[in-house]
This record gives sequence, structure tokens and C-alpha cells, in this order.
Amino acid sequence: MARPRGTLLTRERIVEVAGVLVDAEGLEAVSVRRLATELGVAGPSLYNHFPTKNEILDAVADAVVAEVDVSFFATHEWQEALRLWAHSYRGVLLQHPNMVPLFASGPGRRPAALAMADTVYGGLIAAGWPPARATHIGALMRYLVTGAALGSFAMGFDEDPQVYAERYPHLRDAHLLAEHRSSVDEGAFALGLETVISGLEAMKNGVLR
Amino acid sequence: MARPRGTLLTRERIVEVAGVLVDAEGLEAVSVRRLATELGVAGPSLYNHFPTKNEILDAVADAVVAEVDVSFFATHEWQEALRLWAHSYRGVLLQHPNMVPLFASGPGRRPAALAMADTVYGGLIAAGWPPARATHIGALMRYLVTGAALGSFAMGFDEDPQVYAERYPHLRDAHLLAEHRSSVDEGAFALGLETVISGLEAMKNGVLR
DNA sequence: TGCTAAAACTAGCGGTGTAAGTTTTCCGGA
DNA sequence: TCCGGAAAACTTACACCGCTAGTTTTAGCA
Repeated sequence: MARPRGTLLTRERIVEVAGVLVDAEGLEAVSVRRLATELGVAGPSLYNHFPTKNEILDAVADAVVAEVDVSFFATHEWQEALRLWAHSYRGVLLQHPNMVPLFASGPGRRPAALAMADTVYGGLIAAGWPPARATHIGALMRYLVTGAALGSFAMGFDEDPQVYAERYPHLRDAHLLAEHRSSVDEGAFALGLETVISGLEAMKNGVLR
Repeated sequence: MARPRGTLLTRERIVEVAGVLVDAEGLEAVSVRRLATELGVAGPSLYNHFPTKNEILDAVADAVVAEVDVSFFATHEWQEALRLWAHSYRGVLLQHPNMVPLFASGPGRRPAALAMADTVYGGLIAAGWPPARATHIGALMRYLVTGAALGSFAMGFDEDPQVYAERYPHLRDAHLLAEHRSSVDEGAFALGLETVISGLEAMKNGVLR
């Protein structure tokens, strides 16, 4: 086959199939040849649409970020908007756990990530926050959400309980955490979110600093 | 050469050299053959000491975690201990930016990570926090620190300012952030840390909930 | 002293990302 | 309407990757 009649590949289709493959089988399952096979195409054909495998994965990550709902900043007060946005953000990452490592290495300056940052920053400015603080708040929220997603993904207490008891006395019951992990994660995340938001509220009202 | 007179390789030496290599040239520079060359040894000899390349990198990550200072929980009140520990933790990660992706994929249950969790959890319990809350607090701090390290590593506004002005109106001056990045990161991290700690203080005194 | 386990080696397998060059199809301009 | 160049698929191939297998020599212990 040389050039086919209809176009077989588009950036969109490549990104979509790659995303499905990552979700289903993990990052290591995505090789150029494997992804091409999944698309019904021979290996290096993908390089007609992307210069590099990493750029494909970056685009996948960006498509995921695009799922985050930032509409709240147009309809709610900044406190509630932050809260709802953060939960949406975290929810999206939790739905794609295999992609979390992508956010640890790829640059956070793809279109969807920038659009999200733009909306959040704009919303905070409109709410009266000084630019420097708005920058801090946006960054801080990102830390919380990505840190939480990363933590959920990476942590795990599933070894022999006896080993724990001997070596790490305070973690004696930590092996129990495995089954409660998602609830622990939610609790810790909510704790952080609420303490931060009420701290910010106090700061805005001049109670702090 | 068959088996040499003196031992050429030890786990410690492998981990140490691998760490130096990651710091100097990044994760992709570490291949088994390259690392072996750096150790003055032929490729697969490393497999006499580690079953897998990933386990080498896990050990490197764990050695980094071991640098974190957790002694404060024995000498300070829980608020100050949390603060000092978090800063130490973040400082260590910032000194090894190339390793950040390791913390996004590797399991957080290597010895040093567990020892750190044990100390923190124990300190919070000793300070009177109920176990469930102590778990949340420990997890939350981890979210903050790793999220911040990850953010510092991944973020970057260094493209053409004109592109920003057109597409992301609120980020018009965001390209300026590149030069102030470390100060922004520090500010955002400190903001999170302080709001969280004072929120926790209020909670412990029964002001909240 | 002799045996076993350890620690290095060499050779090689299947897979990886990507470059190079080829062929065919599509599409815009004369 | 024709035609030339870009686009999009292909095949081939390279250098490297993680890792396995089997070999040899040394070290340590009975």
C-alpha cells in the first residue's frame, strides 16, 4: 500500500486510540508499533503526524486535562469555584490512573493546560485577588490535585503485616489501609482543600497577614 | 575476566553511581549498559545484584527519601515539626529534580519511605491526633510536597509571549514567570503549608468541626 | 583440600524509537 | 483539464534497549 484513498490516520484518532490503550493496558503497553497495529497501520506511519512518540503521549495528557470542568469560575464565587474545579480536576485524574506519570514528566504548557490556568487565574483576578496571590493559589491547587492523584497511584500497603509490625511500629495497622485507600485519599484531599480555602478566606478578609 | 579478586560491585555502589548519573544527565541517560560502563563493568553484571533495572531506580529513589530529616518530631511540637519536615522533604526533592518522575511511578513502600511515614504518623499520634486524622495529615503533607516538586519540575512558561497574549489573555505576563519560577513555587508551597497548619491548629482546638 | 556459591564475563534474543527512501494518491493552480 | 508537488502510507534498516543463558574463575566454608 502506498498512499491510501481515504485518510487512515489523523492526529485526533491517534490520540484517542493511544488514550484508550493507556487506560486499558498502561503506559508500557504503548509502543509505536503496537499503537500503529491498533490503528490498522504499519509502525512508522505515525511519524507523518507526530514528530515523536513523546509528543503523542503529551497530546494524550492534554486531552485528559481538557476534560476538567472550569466553568464554575463564571458562575460561582471564588471559594466554591475553587472547590468544584479541584474536585473535577481530581476526578479526571482518578479516571486515568495509568496516565499520572505523564503529568510528572511532560511539560505543563500544552494548550488545554494553559487554557485551564488562564481561566483559573482570570477568575481569581476577577474576584479581587492580587496577581501575585492568584498565581500562588493556582499553583497551590495544582500541587494539591496532582500530588493527591500521584499519591493514590503510587502508595500501597499490601505486604506481610508481620513485617510492618516489626520494623515500623506505628504503622502496625497500616496494612489495613489498602482496602480503605480511596477513602483515606478522599479524606486527606478534602482536608487539604477545605483548610486551604478557609485559610484563603481569612487572608482575603484581612484576618491573616 | 571471570570473577575478579576484589568485589567490583555492591548494591551501595550501584545505587550511588546511578544516583549521580540521574542527577547529572537525567533518567533517560541511565541504561543498564551505560550504568555498567560508568561502574567499570560489562552490561549484565548488574543483574548479579539487582533483579531488574526498575529495582535499581527504586533503590535510588529510596536513598533520596532517606535524606529527608524527620528528627523534628522528637524535638518540636507537631506544628513546627510538620513545617520543618515538609521543608526538608521539599528541599531534598528540589535537589534531585530529575528523579521526580520516579516518585510518580514507583511504589511508595520502600524502606526509607516507610520509615518516614512511621515517624510522622507516630509523632502525630503522640501529639494527640486521632489515628484517622493522623493518616489524613500525613497523606496530605505528602500530596503537598510531591505535588509542589512535580509542579516545579514540569511547569514552564518559556514560549513566545505573543502567543500567550492572543490565546490566553489572563496569562499575558505569564512568560515572565519563568525567571521568577522558584520564588513562585516557594510562595505557593509556603501558602499551602501555612494555611494547612493553621487550619489543623483550629481543628485541634475544636474551632472547626 | 575440595565443593559450592558468587560475581564477573560473552553471546544473543526480541523489542524499541526513529531515520531514510519509495510509491501512490490527493489537491490546487496554470 | 492536466500536471506537479505535497501528503500519507509503505518497507527497510540502524543503533540501542532490558534481559536471559551459559561459562569461567574466584572466594569462602566444611
